Amino acid sequence: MQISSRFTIAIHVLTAIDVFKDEYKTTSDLLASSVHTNPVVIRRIIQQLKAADLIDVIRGSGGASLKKEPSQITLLEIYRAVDCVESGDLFHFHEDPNTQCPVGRNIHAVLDNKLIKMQEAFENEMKKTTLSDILEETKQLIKEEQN
Amino acid sequence: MQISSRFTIAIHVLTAIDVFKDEYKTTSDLLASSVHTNPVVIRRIIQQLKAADLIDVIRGSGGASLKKEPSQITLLEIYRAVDCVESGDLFHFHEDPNTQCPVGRNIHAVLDNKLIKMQEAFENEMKKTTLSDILEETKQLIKEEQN
DNA sequence: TTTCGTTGTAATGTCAATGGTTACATCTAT
DNA sequence: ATAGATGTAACCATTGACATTACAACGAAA
Repeated sequence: MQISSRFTIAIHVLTAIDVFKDEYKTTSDLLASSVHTNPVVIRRIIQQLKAADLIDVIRGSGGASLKKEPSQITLLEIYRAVDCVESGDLFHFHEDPNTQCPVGRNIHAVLDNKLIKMQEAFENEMKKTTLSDILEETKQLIKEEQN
Repeated sequence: MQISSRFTIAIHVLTAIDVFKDEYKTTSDLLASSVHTNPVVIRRIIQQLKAADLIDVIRGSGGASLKKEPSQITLLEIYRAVDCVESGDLFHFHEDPNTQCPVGRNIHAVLDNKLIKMQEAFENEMKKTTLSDILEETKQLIKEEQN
């Protein structure tokens, strides 16, 4: 299984919101066209980003804008916002191993620590990159295109 | 989405194979009972572990055994063996962003490096734990139960 | 105050993966 | 031969992802 594309779409959307902020009204239609998907898919994701307090969305007249400094938005926050992993647990532990069995009744205790560590390593790496890193590089590439 | 329980089941199975090696013939029935699932589910997983050269499975008379030293089997190898993530990519990138859009045509290049790093952080952490770590701790817990 | 463009959200559909189950051919040791 | 295994195909139910249609609610501007 892979981590849902909601995550990369959310990053794309936040990037586009910032890059286009002075040029266009960043509606779900515009964003959907950039991502190349359906506007409703975008609206669902911007609702999640709004619930996580990362953006404002203007009902009625339309458009979205960042609510925090890009340097204060880590990829981990975005990942958590779009809820790619149920209950926050990256690993799916098989339910109720046999407690009659010495291995069955102890494996959970042994594995839990390790699984948590792996998940933390992953999430810590996500903390290291912020939206402003993405924005800088993206804007740079766009600038280079113009030569 | 969560990483398939095949992963934790595989660890459980390998642990049980070693713990019970002198006591029982570790058939798919026995292992299924320890994991508390269907024997066919176990057989599918032991086939994957066999294909990855981690175990031998004896056709006919039955039973499985480790093919490598537990200290030489990392959780990463087990994870790869059971193929929880298609094509090895942990993240699902939304296909074909709009190339008419400056963000759409550049976001992939910007994100790819970051995603790879996050995946590597995760996989490196998996390399740090071996089956022998799991075995030691499990055997210790079993021993403690007997007091 | 009506109209228009937009958001918010429910309902529905398709697809793929997971995990469970039955069934059975095949193998091997006794 | 037979008994106990494995290897594997077939099928099913459930779930989540993503796409899509439809429409109510909203807000600004004509």
